[in-house]
Amino acid sequence: MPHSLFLKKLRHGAQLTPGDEANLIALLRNDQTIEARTDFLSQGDTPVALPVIVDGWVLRYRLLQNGKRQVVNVLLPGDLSEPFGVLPRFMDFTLTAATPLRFASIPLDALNKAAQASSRINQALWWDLLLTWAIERERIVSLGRRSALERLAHLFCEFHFRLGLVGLVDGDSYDMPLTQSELCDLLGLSTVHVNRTLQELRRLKLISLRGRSIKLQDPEQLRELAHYDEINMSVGAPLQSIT
Amino acid sequence: MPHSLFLKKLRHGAQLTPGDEANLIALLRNDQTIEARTDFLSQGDTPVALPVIVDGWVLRYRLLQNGKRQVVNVLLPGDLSEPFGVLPRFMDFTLTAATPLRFASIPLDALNKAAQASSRINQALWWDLLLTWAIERERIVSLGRRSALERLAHLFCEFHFRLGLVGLVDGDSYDMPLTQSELCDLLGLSTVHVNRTLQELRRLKLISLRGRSIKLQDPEQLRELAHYDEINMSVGAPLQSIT
DNA sequence: CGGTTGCTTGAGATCCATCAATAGGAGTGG
DNA sequence: CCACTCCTATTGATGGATCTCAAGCAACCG
Repeated sequence: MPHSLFLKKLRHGAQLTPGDEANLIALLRNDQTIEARTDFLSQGDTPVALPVIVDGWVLRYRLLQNGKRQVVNVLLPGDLSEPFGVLPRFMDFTLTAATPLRFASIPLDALNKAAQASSRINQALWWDLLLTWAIERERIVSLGRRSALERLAHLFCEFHFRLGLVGLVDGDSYDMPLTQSELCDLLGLSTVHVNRTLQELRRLKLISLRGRSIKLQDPEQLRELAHYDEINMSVGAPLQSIT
Repeated sequence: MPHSLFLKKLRHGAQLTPGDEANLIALLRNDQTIEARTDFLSQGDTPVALPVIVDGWVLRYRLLQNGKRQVVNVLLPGDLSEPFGVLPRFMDFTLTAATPLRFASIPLDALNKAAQASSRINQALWWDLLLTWAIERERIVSLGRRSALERLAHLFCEFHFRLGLVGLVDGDSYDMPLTQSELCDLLGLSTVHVNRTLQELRRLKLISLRGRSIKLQDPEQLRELAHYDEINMSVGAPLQSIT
């Protein structure tokens, strides 16, 4: 089941029937593979097929004229890269593979038709959209009002939650392939400061991070430090009850 | 035409017929009026009717446990407060009136049906959603990688563009009712620094700001300073051409 | 008038950026 | 297996952007 993560994620948003799931899978075009550190959708493009991440991590970033880079978003396995809907998404940011990447694609119009045909698919896709949006709003809060230590703590909580949705968390450990330089473009900090702040998190015994593997040693305290509010990320019960 | 601004904005996203516009207007519930500095949708609420701003400015904010506040979004006259769709939006932020406010409401399910019935309405609402989202992503870039001076410049360019969509810009002047304290919660800065940065913008003869009225004295240079990219905000031509 | 709110200014502290250099790993080729 | 080269992580030192604390001023308002 190569695309099970995509479905696994969407199941959190609606009660998909086996038929719904089969219909969704039928829409997926063949996997493509690209190397790490390659852009695959650039600013100015207008994709009519939406990538679905199968394996690997993706960054959505903007390069400013002064050479600075800001990452607005991370796409994890199972994620749909762009919102569904009637409009092709005009790319104002670039998508780049942070790791070796495998992804499938869904034609936008076909996905939209599937949503019209099944209210459950429709709901699941809207749930996905709202969740993605909520995560980005949380990033605004982080960048505006959280310290470097809090930002890093919050980011690791976010990854923990999101990877948990698709079963990629083992205990409180998960694979975190981003380099410190990528973390800094995500958090609006410098590499030097990210490095020192990571050491501080380790010193506080909140995380252990060796190579690509991170473990949240004390998730509860980490969330408290980050002012992390799980319910905001989960979109939660109020939505689950609607059919 | 009390709700003309809402329609005026949506017309940028699709070629609405007179019938479409009449249908949209028919959905609007009576106007409500509330005083400045009052919250009207709070974190945890699940609104089933979506406010449409008729007159006044609204801030979407989150209060952190350490007392700090971050505004993620400003709603201007003509704006729809929440995305349409099948799911009631679970509020993870609070909406507050920055000024005396007049707004109408649209029941979510009725709006969703109207979108299903008219592909033009559907397109216009999706356009509105993508535009709103693009603006918030731009805020991430500002908070992460722009200096205080650039952030303020960019914000004034954003207001200029958005108010221009609904005809509320006169020459390069518009009404800007936010206090410096509200600007600081929007830009992730302190009031003291916002104050000094505003003075710097005035000293550079880029803006003049007296009371609530701001004038962009040199919009071109202001956009350059802000690394402002108009096409990103307008969502632009590629979308206009789809029918 | 006194009280509130918003704007302005000064001085000192702090967080974080920048510059610069070193060290460690992973891959590559000889 | 070594020399070489990237790239990433790390460390030190310095400077700067922005925050915080504190006070004064201006406008508005009952």
